[in-house]
Amino acid sequence: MSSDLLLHNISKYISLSEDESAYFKSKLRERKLKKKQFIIQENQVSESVAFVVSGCLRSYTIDDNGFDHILQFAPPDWWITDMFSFISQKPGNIYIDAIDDSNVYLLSRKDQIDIFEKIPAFEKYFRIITENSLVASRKRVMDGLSLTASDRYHDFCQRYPTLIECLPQKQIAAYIGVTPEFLSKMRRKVKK
Amino acid sequence: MSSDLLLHNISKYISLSEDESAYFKSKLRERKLKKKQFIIQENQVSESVAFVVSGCLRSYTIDDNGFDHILQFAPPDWWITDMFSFISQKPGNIYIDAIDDSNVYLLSRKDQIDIFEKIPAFEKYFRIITENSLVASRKRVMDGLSLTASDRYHDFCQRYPTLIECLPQKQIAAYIGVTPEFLSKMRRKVKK
DNA sequence: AGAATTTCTTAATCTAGGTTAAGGATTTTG
DNA sequence: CAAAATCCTTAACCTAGATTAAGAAATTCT
Repeated sequence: MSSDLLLHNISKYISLSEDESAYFKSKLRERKLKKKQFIIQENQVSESVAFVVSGCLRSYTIDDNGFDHILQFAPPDWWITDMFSFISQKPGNIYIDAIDDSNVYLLSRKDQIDIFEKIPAFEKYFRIITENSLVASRKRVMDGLSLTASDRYHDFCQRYPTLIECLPQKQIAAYIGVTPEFLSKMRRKVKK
Repeated sequence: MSSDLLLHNISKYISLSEDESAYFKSKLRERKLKKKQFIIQENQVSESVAFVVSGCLRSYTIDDNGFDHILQFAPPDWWITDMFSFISQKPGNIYIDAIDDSNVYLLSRKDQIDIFEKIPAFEKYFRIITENSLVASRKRVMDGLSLTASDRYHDFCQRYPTLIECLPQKQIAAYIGVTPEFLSKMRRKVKK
């Protein structure tokens, strides 16, 4: 497993010297995940943020009635963590697990902050990544307020054509905010 | 009007020399807003981000049926902008206006980036502000997926006790995602 | 202060989407 | 490969919250 994908991602926003990128790499921990394996569970502290190299992860909560609600899918080239827990280093309420066998790099909050101090360009990199995530998250809030379930489903299909193919419908339902039964009903209507 | 509130906010996260803070202040533009005055409208580019010193602003969209959906309230000590448009400098789809007579400082994206280069500590300040906004936005996504309207209303009352007092109910309804009629019904039930 | 506008409430009716239940299709596991 | 588990679909029925309409209360404007 190589860190090419991650370094390429970083190079879109900042440029690093050989030394800097070696130092950064020295802080990463490689981890292989089997399908359904967790990297974080409720009430744990998210020590690290994960960069997905292959496979796919998801973050979600489980409500009082036992239903999943999916906050994020992370296909390759994405970062994922329980942001609340990661930045506060307090216990969170989110689960993160692998949807398929996956490879990730983990970076601890402690090391991240250390890198911010040693290599200020990383402050910029993560500032930009976080800005982009905020835009995506706010769009999702607006979509939840202003779109019907059917609009949200079609929007999802357009934005994430790759995910549509590899995700069970259950999980798409848990992301757009409907029951699997209702998603099934919506899909039947489209066909006609 | 003084920039004390803003400098105090900044000092919670980073420390600045006299020169640095003078330079930063030189880039701010003061602006007084009358109630209902816009700083951004749909299809415009959000050149600036606004820091609220007094009063209160809101960001929202208007859907095809003419209904408002409120994304954010910004009481004093908060930043507000159309994040998508601000970071991409492309036209956005959000309105931002003053709920009460307000005073704000405006910082253009161009000047912000200039400051990031001259004073790297600001990269850290905005990275932290953006991280916190992302946590809040993701919590709101989860609440939309897993809570009932009534739970979202009570949550809002607890989190923003100050806003409850000065906002018309219409606007609280447009934030939590229900009609004003249904909010009225929920409030009646609570009394009994 | 009085007219005009906006906001809030109530109540009847409606609907998008949930719930329950059951059978069939797929996938996973031993 | 068969058994078990998970996933998907369908259909009948149910409910949280929307819609419509109309009057009362509060604000804003002249």
